[in-house]
Amino acid sequence: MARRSEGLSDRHKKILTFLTQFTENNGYSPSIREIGDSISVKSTSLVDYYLNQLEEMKFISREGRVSRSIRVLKPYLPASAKVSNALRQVGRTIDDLIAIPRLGVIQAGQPIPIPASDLAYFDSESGVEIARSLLPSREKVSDLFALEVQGDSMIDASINDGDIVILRQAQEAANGEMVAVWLVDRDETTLKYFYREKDTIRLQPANPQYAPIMIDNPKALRIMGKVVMVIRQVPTVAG
Amino acid sequence: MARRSEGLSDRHKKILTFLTQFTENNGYSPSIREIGDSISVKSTSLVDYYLNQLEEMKFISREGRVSRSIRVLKPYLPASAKVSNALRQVGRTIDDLIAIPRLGVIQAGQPIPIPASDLAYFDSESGVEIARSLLPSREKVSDLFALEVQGDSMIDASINDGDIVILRQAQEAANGEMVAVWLVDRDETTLKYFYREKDTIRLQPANPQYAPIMIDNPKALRIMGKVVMVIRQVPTVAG
DNA sequence: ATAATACACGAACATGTGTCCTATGTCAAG
DNA sequence: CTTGACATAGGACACATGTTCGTGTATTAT
Repeated sequence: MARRSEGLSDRHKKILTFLTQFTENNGYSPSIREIGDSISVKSTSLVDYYLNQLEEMKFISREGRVSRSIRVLKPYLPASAKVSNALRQVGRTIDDLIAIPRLGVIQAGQPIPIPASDLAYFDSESGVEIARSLLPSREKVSDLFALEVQGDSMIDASINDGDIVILRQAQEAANGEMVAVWLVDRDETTLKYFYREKDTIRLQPANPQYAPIMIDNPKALRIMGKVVMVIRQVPTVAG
Repeated sequence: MARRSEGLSDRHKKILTFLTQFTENNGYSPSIREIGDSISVKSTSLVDYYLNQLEEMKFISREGRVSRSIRVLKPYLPASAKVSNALRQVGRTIDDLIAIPRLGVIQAGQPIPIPASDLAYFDSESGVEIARSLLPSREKVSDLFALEVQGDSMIDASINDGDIVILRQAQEAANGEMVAVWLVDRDETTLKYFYREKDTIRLQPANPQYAPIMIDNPKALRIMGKVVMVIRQVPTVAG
């Protein structure tokens, strides 16, 4: 079985499918051995081997030494399941429009300051409205807010200048998640990928032209929220 | 501490709050000992004791002997979060909701067929709803429809697999616009940049890995619509 | 052909983790 | 005061679970 350096092998897909479904069905992730069973592999090390690859490819993330801590970042389902999934998503009760407070502009490149006090105040006129049916059902509406992106530091994550990002308030984040963070010393807010390393926190832009920001002191940084949705208006020529 | 036969004690609430937040932040549930730490209790048995009560009261459920298998059935959050939740709920204006028919899936990579008849039929239940405030005011609502993107041929245009694109019906397009086109011979629909050249029409993917499609006969191609908006849900770990 | 790499197995290991037993303290009711 | 239900602590125990190492075998590159 030759394997490619790029793309998912058959095993990768099987594991990812199993992870997606198991997690969805049980609310917690399977253990290494349960994953092994699902693909008829006795060796736990082999499963670990594939899991590391999937993590490297950003399909999952896990917390070292913590059992059942696998998170599926990019759900993978067989085509059949995908369709029914989409249908379920769409078919969900469309009854509810959600106003998400739009707090202002966030710089994805060079960070710019956003007064923290803004978070406290909510002006309904400057809100972004979206249908609840568009959001994952688990999202608690109260914790959502919107920002307009300025800068191009996240283009590799398909987030462009001018896009509107919907975020969920959060104080913590898992590795690899896209977050808006407030840099206390600089009094600036910026949009980056979040990575916690040994003693430091790395804020990684998705554009190789930008260098990551390293934070030694955890107090110097406050996570404002995680990105849950991106909305972009595409300009067209016609009126 | 006083005992209760009914209702949640202070400890119950603390545990439930911790469970709710931990699960949301991490995507997996805490261990018995982590729960103990959160309420400054050293004894695992005591945590187990409370967990059993919470399970009996249907606030959580767990899988026997499976680590980190606690599921929060009734999320419990501190009063502060609850209040702001209620406020937002009240403050939102539900006046202008637009239902956009969602016709199906469009392949941005290898095109797949979408029966043309689908375009005729409009099932309001399978729609995507968007607040009018998000759309350019000139858009005529009746001309809009939505598709889910499959494939990665448009990644350089920041459109990814799984994104939802909102299109406006159109029969023509200007050079450089992103359009959904129906390839008559193949009976396939696909998402591409549109370029009219001397005698041919070039359908250009935004991913250099894909080759453009050249169309000699203008009749072999029908423009279905132009992309006016892109919506993407970003997966996060939290459940 | 040979080396390097990717894939695979199994077992050993440390420790994470749920379960359960015993003991002690507290307080209201009998 | 005694009793008993509840609350709390500590810890032993079994086993679930992630990690790592040694070994072997294909496949690919040189």
